Amino acid sequence: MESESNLSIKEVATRSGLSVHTLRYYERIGLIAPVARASGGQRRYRGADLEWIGFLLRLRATGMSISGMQEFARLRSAGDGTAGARRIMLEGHLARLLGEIEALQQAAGVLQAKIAHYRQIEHSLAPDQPIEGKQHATRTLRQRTRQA
Amino acid sequence: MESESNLSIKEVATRSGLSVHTLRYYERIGLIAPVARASGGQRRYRGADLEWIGFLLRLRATGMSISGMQEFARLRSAGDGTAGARRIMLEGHLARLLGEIEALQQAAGVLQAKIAHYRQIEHSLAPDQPIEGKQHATRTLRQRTRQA
DNA sequence: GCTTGACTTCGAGCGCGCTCGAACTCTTAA
DNA sequence: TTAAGAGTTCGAGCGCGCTCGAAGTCAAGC
Repeated sequence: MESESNLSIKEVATRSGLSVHTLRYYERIGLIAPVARASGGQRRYRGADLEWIGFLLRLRATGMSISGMQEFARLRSAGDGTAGARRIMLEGHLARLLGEIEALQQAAGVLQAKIAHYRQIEHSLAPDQPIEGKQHATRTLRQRTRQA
Repeated sequence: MESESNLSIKEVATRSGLSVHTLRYYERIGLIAPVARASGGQRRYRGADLEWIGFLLRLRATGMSISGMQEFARLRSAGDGTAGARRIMLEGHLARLLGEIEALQQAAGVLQAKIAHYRQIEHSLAPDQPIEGKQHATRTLRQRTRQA
C-alpha cells in the first residue's frame, strides 16, 4: 500500500535516518507541516515532505538550531512572499558556516601537526624502529564514526 | 601579582573565552590537571596550562565529546608512553573531522543554490526590477522545484 | 470475534555540557 | 578593624534536542 509518494512514517524514518519519534516530534513543533493522513489517521508522507526533511537535515547538520529551523519553516509556510526573508536567513547561516569550515580546517592542521609530533615521540622512545619505513603500513585512517 | 605564568582564573577566563565556572568544571572532571595554588588556595595558571586549554578548545570545536577529551587527558597525564595511543585517538578524530568538513562544504553548496533560487523567486515577484544589469528576465522557474 | 502489530497522542524523562547559587575563606585597601 | 571583592567548594538546576513509555486506535489475518 506504499508508493513513492505515499510513505509510512517507518519508511520515512528508514530513508531519512531520523527515528519515528523524531519525525513526529518535528511535526509537533512545526518543523514539518502537518502530514497527510490515511483513513485510519496514519501519516502518509509525500515526495515533497521527503525533500523538505532532507533540507532540514542539511540545516541541522550545519548547526542551525531548532528555533532557527522553526523560523525558517514558518516563513516557508507563509509562501513565496517570504522568499527574501528566507534568503537573508540562509545568507547569514551560510556566512556562519563558511567561517566554521575555515576554523575546522585550521583545527585539522593543528591535529595533523600534533599527530606528527606524537610520531616523533614514539620514534624517540623506540629508536630501533625505522622512522618512515614503508613496511608495516601506517595505521592512518583508522575508523570513521558517524555523524555529519 | 600576576605574571605571564601566574594567572588568576579570571584572567584565564578572559584569555580563553571560557567562563570561570567552566574552567573549574573542567578541572573538576579531569580535563585540566589540578592547577597550582597561591598561598590562599587560589588557582594560579601556568603557560603550559594555557596551551593545554587552547588545545582542549580545538578538540571541543572539532566535536570531541567531554568523555573523549577526558580519555585524552588521562593518557596525556600518564606520560610519553601513551604517545601512540594519543596519536591513534587523534587520527580517528581527524578522519571524522575531515569527513565532516567535506559534508559541510557540500551543504554550503546546497545553501548557495537555495539562495540563488530565492533570488529568482524574488525577482519574479518584482518583475520591474532589473536583474543584475539585464532587463527583467521573465518569471523563470516559477513552479519548478517549489521550495524543497 | 480475536490477536497481532503498526500506528496514534501526550507528557515525562534523559544525556550532555555547562551554569548558577549558597555559603564560606582569604587578601587588600581605607 | 572593617568592608569590599575575588576567590573557594559543592550540589542543584537548566536548555537543548531528542527519546521513551503508557494507553489507546485501527486494519489485517486466522
